[in-house]
Amino acid sequence: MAVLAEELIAAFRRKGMKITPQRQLLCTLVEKAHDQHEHPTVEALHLRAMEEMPTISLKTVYSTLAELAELGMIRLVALGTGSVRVDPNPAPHAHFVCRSCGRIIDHPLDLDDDTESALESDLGFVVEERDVIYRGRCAACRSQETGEAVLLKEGDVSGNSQHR
Amino acid sequence: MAVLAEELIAAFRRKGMKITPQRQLLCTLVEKAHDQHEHPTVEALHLRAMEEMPTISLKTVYSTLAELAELGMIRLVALGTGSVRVDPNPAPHAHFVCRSCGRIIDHPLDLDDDTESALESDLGFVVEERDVIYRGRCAACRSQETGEAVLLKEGDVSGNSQHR
DNA sequence: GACGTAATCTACAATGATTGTTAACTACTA
DNA sequence: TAGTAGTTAACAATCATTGTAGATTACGTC
Repeated sequence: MAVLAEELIAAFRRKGMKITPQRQLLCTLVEKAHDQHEHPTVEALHLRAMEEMPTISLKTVYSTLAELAELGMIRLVALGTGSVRVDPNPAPHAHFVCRSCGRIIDHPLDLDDDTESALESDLGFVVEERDVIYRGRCAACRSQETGEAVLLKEGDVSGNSQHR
Repeated sequence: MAVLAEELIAAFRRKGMKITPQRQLLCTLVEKAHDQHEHPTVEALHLRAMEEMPTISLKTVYSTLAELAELGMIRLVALGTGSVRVDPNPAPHAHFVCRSCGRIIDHPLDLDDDTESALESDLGFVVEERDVIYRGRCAACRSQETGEAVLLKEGDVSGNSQHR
């Protein structure tokens, strides 16, 4: 079996949690998502899981992913797409989200450390986690932009984006 | 009437939208939130609005705030606190969110422009909006170490009780 | 200043994502 | 192999938010 899935299962075992067939299956699905650089929704993973195990419930998928997130093996990120996304890569990174097609791309995180230092020294805040999300349009969607704009009512889009 | 509220109303008028008593009221409430550096939930603003206009519906508040956001006068930000927050300041800035008490603090945004340049040149993405959220613990909550919510000013629900 | 129309209003229902509950089941240890 | 803690699936409930429809209202036009 593959490497990442084994690590996830080992994390369960390390915490004394039981290695159920559902957890094993989800660990392999998380690994596949990782390999494909995907950020599937919980619902999407549930559908994939049901291909192998038709009776697995959505609730179990939610629970298991929440457990993996608590173990620090994945991240559950809210990217404004309506539902939480499973991010199989727990290392810090930024996300670009295309407003048109919903595509999500990881990107290295280049936050200025001064910001966090200032938060800690000036305000006493301890930063434990960062979410950096860029929203915009990917190349494919921008090339179709003119065609789509015709379909949109005037003023619908022009007013709600923040230009710089 | 105060300055910011007038600007918000002017923005409605500029778009040919009608100046209803509900919109006027909400504009003044947004101004107050701005003056207090608050990030109230829609629900919280609805409660405040009902103090002046008991029959105003939550739906109207949602709609009006969505309109103000489309006009670029406010931002509706999802900070992972369970519901959308009204950010009366549309200029780019980062948010610090305390995991314990839910307090939200604005902070200047120090993103490295190289990241966005790389996104645009390497991948063809055009960044239109950024969300930068720091999660952690504020000084008050860290000193308590109980993990429970602390009292917030004004006794409303704009900042607390949004645990997951 | 009144009118007509488009826009908005409220009340209510519906949605969609997520979480809680409970009884049945299962993996693991002894 | 049995006991038991922990997990599962079905179902209900919750929460924030959005959709619908008929009643009401603001505002440009006359």
